Amino acid sequence: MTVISEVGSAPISSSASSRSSAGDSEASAIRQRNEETILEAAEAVFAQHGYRGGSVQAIAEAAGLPKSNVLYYVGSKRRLYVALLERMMARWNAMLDDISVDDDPAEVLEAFIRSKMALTRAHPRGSRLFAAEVLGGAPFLQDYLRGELRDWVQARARVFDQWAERGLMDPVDPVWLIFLIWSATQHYADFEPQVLGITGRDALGEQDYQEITDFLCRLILKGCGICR
Amino acid sequence: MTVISEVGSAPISSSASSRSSAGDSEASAIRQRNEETILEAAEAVFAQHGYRGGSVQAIAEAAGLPKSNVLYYVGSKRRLYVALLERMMARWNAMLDDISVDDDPAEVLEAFIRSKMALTRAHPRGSRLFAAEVLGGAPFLQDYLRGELRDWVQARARVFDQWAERGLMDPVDPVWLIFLIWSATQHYADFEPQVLGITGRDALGEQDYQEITDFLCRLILKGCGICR
DNA sequence: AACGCTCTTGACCAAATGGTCAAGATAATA
DNA sequence: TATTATCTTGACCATTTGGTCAAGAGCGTT
Repeated sequence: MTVISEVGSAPISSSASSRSSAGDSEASAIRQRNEETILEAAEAVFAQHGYRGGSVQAIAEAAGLPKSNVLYYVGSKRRLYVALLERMMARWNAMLDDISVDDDPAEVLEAFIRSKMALTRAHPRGSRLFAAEVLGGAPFLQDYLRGELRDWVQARARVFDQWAERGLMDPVDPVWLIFLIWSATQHYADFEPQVLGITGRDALGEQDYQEITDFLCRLILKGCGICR
Repeated sequence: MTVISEVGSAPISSSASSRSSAGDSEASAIRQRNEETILEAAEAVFAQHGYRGGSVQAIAEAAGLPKSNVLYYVGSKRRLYVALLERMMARWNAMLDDISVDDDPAEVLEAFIRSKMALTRAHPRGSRLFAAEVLGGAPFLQDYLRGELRDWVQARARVFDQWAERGLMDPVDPVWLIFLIWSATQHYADFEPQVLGITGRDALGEQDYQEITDFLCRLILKGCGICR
């Protein structure tokens, strides 16, 4: 199940490396610890500067390790980046549960908004990494977007359409609705400096996220004619 | 009216350069032409790779000029980047017209959504440039976000609140509402690869944007209890 | 034609880039 | 304790980075 591939190049398998483990369940404790540190540091750097703009040196410094040591563990900058994308897409996939026509639209949509918001909140740097990747033309995520994710959206869209037919919600285009939810939630990670600058705060707290999530649920459900 | 400044560094004035003109109305025709070419090329490159990730060499190639020639015109990578941000913020500011409590909420909000969408559509690379800048921590736009833009939002927020008091709309937090509109529209530039991948198209056309804009207007107005 | 200005561009620079390698340190196993 | 596998790291490499410079080409004015 390799999620990531690249446009003009062969796919990169997450296993089967000469030295790297990258997912192997059995790895020395020290390797596990260092890989974890490196992944966290790299996520921060790539999220801020993108793939091209992020340097191995910067990652190494953030991780508190010599550059050679970082490369010893991850093999290459590219592989590190891909591993991060895989990790983020795994989190994303873990959030996407199935729905059926017989489910309650209000419940489903609200759960959808809340879980997407929770994901954004739990992994803001991962969200930004994803944003940077897509912003740069999604060179590594093309196949995922056009395949797995597309199928997921279309399955969801069919259910929404059926709900509309049954008069359970307004006949809105489900795809635009899904994009609306994605963008509105994603915003609080990707545009955090803007949000903080305008609200004058230096961080958003638990109650802010509660308030925002409630606001989004209320407005969107009402906006597409779903009463709860 | 210098919009741009940088966190740990002195502000960069857009005028008063040794050779660059950057806004001077009188500039040789050839200079004007080349600067235009360079700006367009640079916008594409920076939008895709961010400030750090975008190289002068790549910009030069995109512009079809030798690197030295690019630097002759723009002085430095940093100055080029700042000029692009200034240009985009000028476009943004040109869109932000004033509103009053006596205006019609439906009209104002719909015009707001439509003009923001039009801006995104007219300048997708500029939108992406802005997104990349904010994603990277907004090092050059901090002051703008915390100053001018914050004031603009808060002025708008007061009017929204008054509308709510008069029962013209639901009592929603105006700031979250504004963020919702910004994010939902911005999405179609910043996440274009995702949008195209999922819809299976290779470009969005006039009617797509019409449809999306109508959808957003309908849902958001209804969602915050504004009837038209 | 001669002057001065703008423009063009290859050569060049120090610094940073991603990545390799070998030699030594440490840990795990016998 | 001896041996093997993992880990650590500075030295090093070719390439790319942003930027300078000087020498010349083009061009408008007198």
